[in-house]
Amino acid sequence: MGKPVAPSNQELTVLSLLWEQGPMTARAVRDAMPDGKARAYTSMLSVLQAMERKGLVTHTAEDGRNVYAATATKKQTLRPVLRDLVRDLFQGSPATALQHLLEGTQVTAEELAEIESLIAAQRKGKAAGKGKR
Amino acid sequence: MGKPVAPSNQELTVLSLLWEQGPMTARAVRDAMPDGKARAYTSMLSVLQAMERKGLVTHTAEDGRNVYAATATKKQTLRPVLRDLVRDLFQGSPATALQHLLEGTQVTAEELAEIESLIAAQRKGKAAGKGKR
DNA sequence: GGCCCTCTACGGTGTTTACCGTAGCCTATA
DNA sequence: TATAGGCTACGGTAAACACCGTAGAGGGCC
Repeated sequence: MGKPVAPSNQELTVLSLLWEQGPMTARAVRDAMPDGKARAYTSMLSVLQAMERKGLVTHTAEDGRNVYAATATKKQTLRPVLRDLVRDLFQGSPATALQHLLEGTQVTAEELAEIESLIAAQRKGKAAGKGKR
Repeated sequence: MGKPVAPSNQELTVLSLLWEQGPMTARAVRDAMPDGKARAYTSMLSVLQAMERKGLVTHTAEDGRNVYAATATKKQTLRPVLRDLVRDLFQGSPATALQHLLEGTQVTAEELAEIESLIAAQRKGKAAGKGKR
Protein backbone atom coordinates (compact mmCIF):
# COMPACT_ATOMS: atom_id res chain seq x y z
CA MET A 1 0.00 0.00 0.00
CA GLY A 2 1.00 3.61 -0.15
CA LYS A 3 3.24 4.93 2.53
CA PRO A 4 2.12 6.72 5.70
CA VAL A 5 1.47 10.00 3.83
CA ALA A 6 2.17 12.83 6.21
CA PRO A 7 -0.55 15.51 6.22
CA SER A 8 0.48 19.09 5.58
CA ASN A 9 -0.19 21.76 8.17
CA GLN A 10 -3.37 22.88 6.49
CA GLU A 11 -4.51 19.31 6.11
CA LEU A 12 -4.01 18.76 9.81
CA THR A 13 -6.19 21.77 10.48
CA VAL A 14 -8.94 20.29 8.34
CA LEU A 15 -8.63 16.95 10.09
CA SER A 16 -8.96 18.66 13.45
CA LEU A 17 -12.23 20.18 12.37
CA LEU A 18 -13.54 16.81 11.24
CA TRP A 19 -12.50 15.19 14.50
CA GLU A 20 -14.14 17.83 16.64
CA GLN A 21 -17.30 18.50 14.70
CA GLY A 22 -17.81 15.21 12.94
CA PRO A 23 -18.29 14.71 9.20
CA MET A 24 -19.04 17.90 7.31
CA THR A 25 -19.29 19.37 3.85
CA ALA A 26 -16.53 21.21 2.06
CA ARG A 27 -18.34 24.47 2.56
CA ALA A 28 -18.71 23.90 6.27
CA VAL A 29 -15.01 23.13 6.54
CA ARG A 30 -14.19 26.27 4.64
CA ASP A 31 -16.32 28.39 6.94
CA ALA A 32 -14.94 26.82 10.09
CA MET A 33 -11.23 27.20 9.32
CA PRO A 34 -9.70 28.76 12.43
CA ASP A 35 -7.29 31.01 10.59
CA GLY A 36 -10.22 33.06 9.37
CA LYS A 37 -8.64 33.43 5.96
CA ALA A 38 -10.95 34.05 3.03
CA ARG A 39 -10.92 31.20 0.56
CA ALA A 40 -12.96 30.26 -2.47
CA TYR A 41 -15.20 27.29 -1.96
CA THR A 42 -13.39 25.41 -4.70
CA SER A 43 -10.07 25.89 -2.95
CA MET A 44 -11.30 23.97 0.03
CA LEU A 45 -12.85 21.36 -2.20
CA SER A 46 -9.51 20.80 -3.93
CA VAL A 47 -7.79 20.30 -0.60
CA LEU A 48 -10.39 17.77 0.47
CA GLN A 49 -10.12 15.89 -2.80
CA ALA A 50 -6.37 15.77 -2.53
CA MET A 51 -6.74 14.47 1.00
CA GLU A 52 -9.05 11.77 -0.21
CA ARG A 53 -6.46 10.67 -2.78
CA LYS A 54 -4.02 10.33 0.09
CA GLY A 55 -6.48 8.33 2.10
CA LEU A 56 -6.82 10.92 4.84
CA VAL A 57 -10.57 11.38 4.39
CA THR A 58 -13.53 9.72 2.71
CA HIS A 59 -16.70 11.21 1.44
CA THR A 60 -20.22 9.89 1.36
CA ALA A 61 -23.14 11.41 -0.47
CA GLU A 62 -25.56 12.51 2.16
CA ASP A 63 -28.83 13.87 0.95
CA GLY A 64 -27.29 15.14 -2.24
CA ARG A 65 -24.25 16.77 -0.64
CA ASN A 66 -20.81 15.27 -0.20
CA VAL A 67 -19.91 14.90 3.43
CA TYR A 68 -16.28 14.34 4.35
CA ALA A 69 -15.01 12.36 7.31
CA ALA A 70 -11.53 11.62 8.63
CA THR A 71 -10.36 8.05 8.17
CA ALA A 72 -7.86 7.85 11.03
CA THR A 73 -8.38 8.85 14.63
CA LYS A 74 -7.04 12.00 16.17
CA LYS A 75 -4.68 10.17 18.45
CA GLN A 76 -3.35 7.94 15.71
CA THR A 77 -2.64 10.83 13.41
CA LEU A 78 -1.32 13.30 15.91
CA ARG A 79 1.09 10.99 17.64
CA PRO A 80 3.84 10.89 15.00
CA VAL A 81 3.31 14.55 14.23
CA LEU A 82 3.85 15.64 17.82
CA ARG A 83 6.66 13.18 18.32
CA ASP A 84 8.58 14.64 15.40
CA LEU A 85 7.77 18.16 16.44
CA VAL A 86 9.15 17.67 19.92
CA ARG A 87 12.18 15.91 18.56
CA ASP A 88 12.96 18.52 15.93
CA LEU A 89 12.11 21.70 17.80
CA PHE A 90 12.68 20.86 21.44
CA GLN A 91 15.43 18.26 21.50
CA GLY A 92 12.92 15.61 22.41
CA SER A 93 11.95 17.31 25.64
CA PRO A 94 8.19 17.68 26.16
CA ALA A 95 8.93 19.92 29.13
CA THR A 96 10.71 22.40 26.91
CA ALA A 97 7.85 22.22 24.47
CA LEU A 98 5.36 22.99 27.19
CA GLN A 99 7.49 25.83 28.44
CA HIS A 100 7.32 27.57 25.09
CA LEU A 101 3.69 26.65 24.79
CA LEU A 102 2.91 28.46 28.00
CA GLU A 103 4.98 31.43 26.98
CA GLY A 104 3.46 31.78 23.57
CA THR A 105 -0.24 31.37 24.29
CA GLN A 106 -2.79 32.85 26.63
CA VAL A 107 -3.46 30.36 29.39
CA THR A 108 -6.38 30.81 31.73
CA ALA A 109 -6.47 29.67 35.32
CA GLU A 110 -8.93 26.96 34.35
CA GLU A 111 -6.50 25.75 31.72
CA LEU A 112 -3.74 25.59 34.28
CA ALA A 113 -5.87 23.52 36.60
CA GLU A 114 -6.79 21.20 33.77
CA ILE A 115 -3.16 20.80 32.86
CA GLU A 116 -2.26 19.97 36.42
CA SER A 117 -4.82 17.24 36.61
CA LEU A 118 -3.44 15.85 33.36
CA ILE A 119 -0.02 15.70 34.93
CA ALA A 120 -1.40 13.99 37.98
CA ALA A 121 -3.17 11.42 35.84
CA GLN A 122 -0.02 10.81 33.85
CA ARG A 123 1.99 10.32 37.01
CA LYS A 124 -0.55 7.90 38.36
CA GLY A 125 -0.66 5.97 35.12
CA LYS A 126 3.10 5.79 35.14
CA ALA A 127 3.22 4.37 38.60
CA ALA A 128 0.41 1.89 38.00
CA GLY A 129 0.69 0.71 34.43
CA LYS A 130 4.20 -0.59 34.27
CA GLY A 131 3.77 -2.63 31.12
CA LYS A 132 1.17 -0.39 29.63
CA ARG A 133 1.62 0.83 26.11
CA MET B 1 10.98 45.15 5.17
CA GLY B 2 9.47 42.04 3.61
CA LYS B 3 6.65 40.40 5.46
CA PRO B 4 7.01 38.14 8.48
CA VAL B 5 8.18 35.18 6.38
CA ALA B 6 6.99 32.05 8.13
CA PRO B 7 9.68 29.36 8.33
CA SER B 8 8.84 25.92 6.97
CA ASN B 9 8.99 22.90 9.22
CA GLN B 10 12.46 21.97 8.09
CA GLU B 11 13.63 25.52 8.50
CA LEU B 12 12.35 25.54 12.06
CA THR B 13 14.37 22.41 12.72
CA VAL B 14 17.49 24.12 11.43
CA LEU B 15 16.81 27.16 13.56
CA SER B 16 16.44 24.98 16.63
CA LEU B 17 19.88 23.57 16.04
CA LEU B 18 21.37 27.02 15.71
CA TRP B 19 19.66 28.18 18.88
CA GLU B 20 20.84 25.22 20.91
CA GLN B 21 24.33 24.75 19.58
CA GLY B 22 25.18 28.26 18.47
CA PRO B 23 26.44 29.25 15.01
CA MET B 24 27.57 26.35 12.89
CA THR B 25 28.56 25.38 9.36
CA ALA B 26 26.23 23.90 6.77
CA ARG B 27 27.93 20.56 7.15
CA ALA B 28 27.52 20.58 10.89
CA VAL B 29 23.83 21.39 10.53
CA ARG B 30 23.42 18.59 8.05
CA ASP B 31 25.06 16.09 10.39
CA ALA B 32 23.04 17.25 13.39
CA MET B 33 19.58 17.08 11.83
CA PRO B 34 17.46 15.13 14.30
CA ASP B 35 15.49 13.23 11.68
CA GLY B 36 18.63 11.29 10.79
CA LYS B 37 17.77 11.48 7.13
CA ALA B 38 20.64 11.24 4.64
CA ARG B 39 21.09 14.41 2.68
CA ALA B 40 23.70 15.72 0.30
CA TYR B 41 25.77 18.52 1.70
CA THR B 42 24.57 20.84 -1.03
CA SER B 43 20.98 20.19 -0.09
CA MET B 44 21.55 21.61 3.33
CA LEU B 45 23.51 24.49 1.88
CA SER B 46 20.60 25.38 -0.40
CA VAL B 47 18.24 25.43 2.54
CA LEU B 48 20.55 27.70 4.51
CA GLN B 49 20.96 30.04 1.56
CA ALA B 50 17.22 30.24 1.06
CA MET B 51 16.85 30.99 4.74
CA GLU B 52 19.37 33.76 4.45
CA ARG B 53 17.36 35.31 1.61
CA LYS B 54 14.35 35.28 3.90
CA GLY B 55 16.34 36.89 6.65
CA LEU B 56 16.12 33.92 8.99
CA VAL B 57 19.87 33.44 9.27
CA THR B 58 23.13 35.25 8.52
CA HIS B 59 26.51 33.86 7.72
CA THR B 60 29.97 35.08 8.57
CA ALA B 61 33.23 33.75 7.17
CA GLU B 62 35.04 32.19 10.07
CA ASP B 63 38.51 30.90 9.38
CA GLY B 64 37.67 30.21 5.78
CA ARG B 65 34.35 28.43 6.42
CA ASN B 66 30.89 29.95 6.37
CA VAL B 67 29.24 29.84 9.75
CA TYR B 68 25.48 30.35 9.97
CA ALA B 69 23.60 31.94 12.86
CA ALA B 70 19.93 32.57 13.54
CA THR B 71 18.85 36.19 13.38
CA ALA B 72 15.78 36.06 15.62
CA THR B 73 15.52 34.53 19.06
CA LYS B 74 13.91 31.21 19.83
CA LYS B 75 11.09 32.76 21.79
CA GLN B 76 10.35 35.39 19.17
CA THR B 77 10.17 32.87 16.37
CA LEU B 78 8.37 30.09 18.16
CA ARG B 79 5.60 32.18 19.65
CA PRO B 80 3.48 32.71 16.55
CA VAL B 81 4.19 29.20 15.38
CA LEU B 82 2.91 27.61 18.56
CA ARG B 83 0.03 30.02 18.83
CA ASP B 84 -1.21 29.02 15.38
CA LEU B 85 -0.58 25.38 16.05
CA VAL B 86 -2.68 25.38 19.21
CA ARG B 87 -5.38 27.36 17.51
CA ASP B 88 -5.55 25.15 14.41
CA LEU B 89 -5.03 21.73 15.96
CA PHE B 90 -6.40 22.03 19.48
CA GLN B 91 -9.17 24.62 19.32
CA GLY B 92 -6.93 27.10 21.09
CA SER B 93 -6.64 24.95 24.18
CA PRO B 94 -3.07 24.46 25.43
CA ALA B 95 -4.39 21.84 27.83
CA THR B 96 -5.61 19.71 24.96
CA ALA B 97 -2.29 20.21 23.25
CA LEU B 98 -0.44 19.03 26.30
CA GLN B 99 -2.74 16.07 26.65
CA HIS B 100 -1.82 14.81 23.20
CA LEU B 101 1.77 15.72 23.82
CA LEU B 102 1.86 13.46 26.85
CA GLU B 103 0.11 10.68 24.99
CA GLY B 104 2.34 10.81 21.97
CA THR B 105 5.76 11.06 23.54
CA GLN B 106 7.73 9.25 26.17
CA VAL B 107 7.77 11.36 29.31
CA THR B 108 10.11 10.53 32.14
CA ALA B 109 9.40 11.20 35.79
CA GLU B 110 11.99 13.97 35.74
CA GLU B 111 10.17 15.56 32.85
CA LEU B 112 6.92 15.40 34.75
CA ALA B 113 8.46 17.13 37.73
CA GLU B 114 9.94 19.78 35.51
CA ILE B 115 6.60 20.36 33.89
CA GLU B 116 4.93 20.72 37.24
CA SER B 117 7.34 23.38 38.35
CA LEU B 118 6.67 25.22 35.09
CA ILE B 119 3.00 25.20 35.89
CA ALA B 120 3.64 26.47 39.37
CA ALA B 121 5.76 29.30 38.03
CA GLN B 122 3.11 30.18 35.51
CA ARG B 123 0.43 30.25 38.17
CA LYS B 124 2.52 32.46 40.36
CA GLY B 125 3.18 34.89 37.55
CA LYS B 126 -0.52 34.95 36.78
CA ALA B 127 -1.47 35.78 40.33
CA ALA B 128 1.09 38.56 40.54
CA GLY B 129 0.58 40.31 37.24
CA LYS B 130 -3.12 41.05 37.46
CA GLY B 131 -3.15 44.08 35.20
CA LYS B 132 -0.51 42.75 32.92
CA ARG B 133 -0.92 42.59 29.15
C1' DG C 1 54.38 22.78 -10.22
C1' DG C 2 51.00 19.11 -9.70
C1' DC C 3 47.64 16.76 -6.87
C1' DC C 4 44.08 16.24 -3.62
C1' DC C 5 40.69 17.68 -0.54
C1' DT C 6 37.23 20.74 1.24
C1' DC C 7 34.46 24.34 0.65
C1' DT C 8 31.21 27.54 -1.93
C1' DA C 9 28.24 29.40 -5.63
C1' DC C 10 25.02 28.51 -9.05
C1' DG C 11 21.65 26.35 -11.49
C1' DG C 12 18.30 23.03 -12.08
C1' DT C 13 14.60 19.42 -11.01
C1' DG C 14 10.39 16.93 -9.48
C1' DT C 15 6.82 17.33 -6.13
C1' DT C 16 3.67 19.40 -3.20
C1' DT C 17 0.97 23.18 -1.66
C1' DA C 18 -2.58 26.29 -1.84
C1' DC C 19 -5.17 28.56 -4.59
C1' DC C 20 -8.93 29.54 -8.19
C1' DG C 21 -12.32 29.68 -12.50
C1' DT C 22 -15.31 27.42 -15.51
C1' DA C 23 -18.54 24.10 -17.01
C1' DG C 24 -22.11 21.13 -15.99
C1' DC C 25 -25.56 18.82 -13.06
C1' DC C 26 -29.49 18.78 -10.19
C1' DT C 27 -33.35 20.72 -7.64
C1' DA C 28 -36.69 24.00 -6.11
C1' DT C 29 -39.53 27.56 -7.22
C1' DA C 30 -41.96 31.02 -9.91
C1' DT D 1 -41.25 25.28 -18.63
C1' DA D 2 -37.86 28.51 -17.53
C1' DT D 3 -34.54 30.23 -14.36
C1' DA D 4 -31.89 30.79 -10.51
C1' DG D 5 -28.93 28.87 -6.95
C1' DG D 6 -26.10 25.43 -4.80
C1' DC D 7 -23.06 21.69 -5.53
C1' DT D 8 -19.40 18.93 -7.93
C1' DA D 9 -15.73 17.62 -11.16
C1' DC D 10 -11.96 19.04 -13.73
C1' DG D 11 -8.16 21.57 -15.10
C1' DG D 12 -4.85 24.84 -14.42
C1' DT D 13 -1.35 28.01 -12.02
C1' DA D 14 2.24 30.31 -9.21
C1' DA D 15 5.05 29.67 -5.56
C1' DA D 16 7.37 27.08 -2.17
C1' DC D 17 9.90 22.92 -0.83
C1' DA D 18 13.36 19.67 -0.62
C1' DC D 19 16.62 17.85 -3.09
C1' DC D 20 21.01 17.33 -5.89
C1' DG D 21 25.15 17.81 -9.43
C1' DT D 22 28.67 20.39 -11.39
C1' DA D 23 32.11 23.85 -11.68
C1' DG D 24 35.45 26.34 -9.61
C1' DA D 25 38.12 28.62 -5.85
C1' DG D 26 41.49 28.01 -2.28
C1' DG D 27 44.78 25.72 0.76
C1' DG D 28 48.00 22.03 2.05
C1' DC D 29 51.26 18.50 0.71
C1' DC D 30 54.45 15.64 -2.16
